[in-house]
Amino acid sequence: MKIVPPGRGPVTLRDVAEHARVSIATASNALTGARRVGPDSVERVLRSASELGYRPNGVARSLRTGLHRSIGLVIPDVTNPFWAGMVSVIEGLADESGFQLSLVNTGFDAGRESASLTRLAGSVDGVLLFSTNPRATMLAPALAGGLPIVAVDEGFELEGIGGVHSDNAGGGRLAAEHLVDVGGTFFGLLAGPASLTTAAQRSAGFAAGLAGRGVDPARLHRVTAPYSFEGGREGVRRMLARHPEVDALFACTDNQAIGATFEAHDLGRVVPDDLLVCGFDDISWASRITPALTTLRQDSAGMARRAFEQLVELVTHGGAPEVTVFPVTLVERASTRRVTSV
Amino acid sequence: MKIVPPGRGPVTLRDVAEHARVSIATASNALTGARRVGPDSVERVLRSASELGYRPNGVARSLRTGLHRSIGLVIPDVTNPFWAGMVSVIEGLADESGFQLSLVNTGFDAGRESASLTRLAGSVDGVLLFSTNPRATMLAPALAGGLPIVAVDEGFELEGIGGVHSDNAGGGRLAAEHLVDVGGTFFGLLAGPASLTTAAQRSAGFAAGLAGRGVDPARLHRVTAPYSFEGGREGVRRMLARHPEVDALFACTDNQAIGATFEAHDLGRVVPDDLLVCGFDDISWASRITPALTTLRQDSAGMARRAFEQLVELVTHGGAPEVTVFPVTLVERASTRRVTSV
DNA sequence: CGCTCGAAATAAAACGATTTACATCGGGGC
DNA sequence: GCCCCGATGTAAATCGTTTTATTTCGAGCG
Repeated sequence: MKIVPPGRGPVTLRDVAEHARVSIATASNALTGARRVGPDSVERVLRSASELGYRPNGVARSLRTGLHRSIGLVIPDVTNPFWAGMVSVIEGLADESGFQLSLVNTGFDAGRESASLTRLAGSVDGVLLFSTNPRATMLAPALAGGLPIVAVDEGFELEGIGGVHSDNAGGGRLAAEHLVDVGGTFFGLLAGPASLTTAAQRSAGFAAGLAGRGVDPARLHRVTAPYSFEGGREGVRRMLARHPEVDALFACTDNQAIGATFEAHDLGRVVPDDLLVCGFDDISWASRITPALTTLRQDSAGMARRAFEQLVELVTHGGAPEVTVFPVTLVERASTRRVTSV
Repeated sequence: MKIVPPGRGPVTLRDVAEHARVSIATASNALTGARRVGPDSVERVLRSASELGYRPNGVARSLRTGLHRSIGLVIPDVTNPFWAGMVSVIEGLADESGFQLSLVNTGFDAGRESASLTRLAGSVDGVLLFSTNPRATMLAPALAGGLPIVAVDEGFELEGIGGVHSDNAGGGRLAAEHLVDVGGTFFGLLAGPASLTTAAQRSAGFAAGLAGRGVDPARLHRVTAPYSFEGGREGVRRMLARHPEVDALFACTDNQAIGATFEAHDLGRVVPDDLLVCGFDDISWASRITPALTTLRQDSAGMARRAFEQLVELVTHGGAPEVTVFPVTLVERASTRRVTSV
């Protein structure tokens, strides 16, 4: 089996056809199976193709068919383990289905987000959008003109856009109830940026959960911080400076919660004895730090899979956009387990 | 400014040309600047283009020119923060230069690695390869036939391949000298998989460093483990079970080192008092855990930038492959700071 | 005035596949 | 014997751009 044929330059379909002594059309049909072809011809074509080491030129195929077998992945930050995990899952699925993945890292920049959408429009069949700026993105679909988009987490305000997200409000409620149940009395909420729907929903759910347990709203203090480790550190510092009485903290993100835990430790607070901490996401580091972090687990793998399947469906068969909501589950760990149980 | 012209369907160069009352060739030249065009024509073409909302069809352009303005990124595991960081940097550079990024996550699978190379060959201008299976990949370049490849970290055994990597041996040596200097007496080496050059070089450098400080080779014990958190946990468990006298550990990766630190803690060993730990990479978590991890910092951003520039150079101007070696620096933290200094 | 030369514009040929429309051929059905 | 039909094959159009070769036209020069 020769890997590279003697003649240089890429082997084209024409070469295969000539070598098999059939027309280009027949060669194409034999290879793709688009039309019936005589068994002897198909045999000859197949052997010629493998003998010459033919690889179909995807660009030419795309130009003719209008399909790219490629999808775009627009994400705020690959460095964040929660998103990185989803990227990994999606990449695996894409590879299985023969799709290539075009990655765009927006760095939470609204401009890059919508710019990338219009750029991707020309080279991918569809986009998985992890938006962080739903409002700014609003005009992009118009520009993208019919580009299939499936949203993850954010962006459902856009007219007729489907996708997947977690039951953020429900998660916030669970967090509140849990923190009350394990003895929290003054509550701190480390909310994400106001523009993010996930943050807004988790925060609202948290407040609602406290209210449901009969907690005086005056006992809830809120601070806004970025979805990052450093955001958590800095946020909890502000929180405790202003409201030192807070003894139970809910952060909208594990990254924030972990940062908050470390900062609390540096400030001389013992978690969970002086401060109960609950996060959201269940990234792998949540169970590694000490004390291990209580958090709300999102089914990130399931969401990634569903989003991918939804996009493929949209690309191949079209159809109406639909929204799938995934439940979240409370994972109790040491960060909300008071000494009584030690 | 109308975003979408009345007639549906994508606006093509032909439409622009007709609207500007020039030929298609002139329109193309006016837009790309490939040939001189009269000032009045260029004016009309430009205005028509923007008026109609013309977006050049990249696929057609690629077919004609043979360029894709896209590069492939083949990486073992996006979930690993060290690589994720480099992905982030590279994505930023690619975006600046107008390149798209095709991401492939091999999951350390040799088959996927070489398969992805041949698949990418048709749709990208070049590949940044973070190989984990240099030997298995060896045939891929032949298949890929002239696909420009820049290697990162691994893969320099391949004939005539350029790229960037850290001074792994030097880093290993620094680690050894440091561990001796802070009082280590029996040494454990958490090596990576034997097939990885990085692991082999760091390990060899470490052994050489010990020898250079006059340490009896019998005092060095070696264990092989995957480049992951769990690999570190499991590796150090084996290590300490067999050689409980080990009081200084060098892990080839921060991930391993952090896993080892946690496992050591669970086994009742206090870091650094009972066990000195030194890692390699300086991922952001290294400075977050307690005790903060002493490690060898790789200039991952610099390497990413250099690799990208090298690839772009190779793609646009060709040239001979060259290898750039980046120095590593020792970052001393608590995990190798004995109580004396507390 | 004829002839060349250069600038500007254009018609047409790529690029490599898919797909449409048409040719060819043997075999039934009547 | 005639006609139609299904099964194969093939020539050619097509996708949207870049690029090459050709045309046009007026200016400059002998």
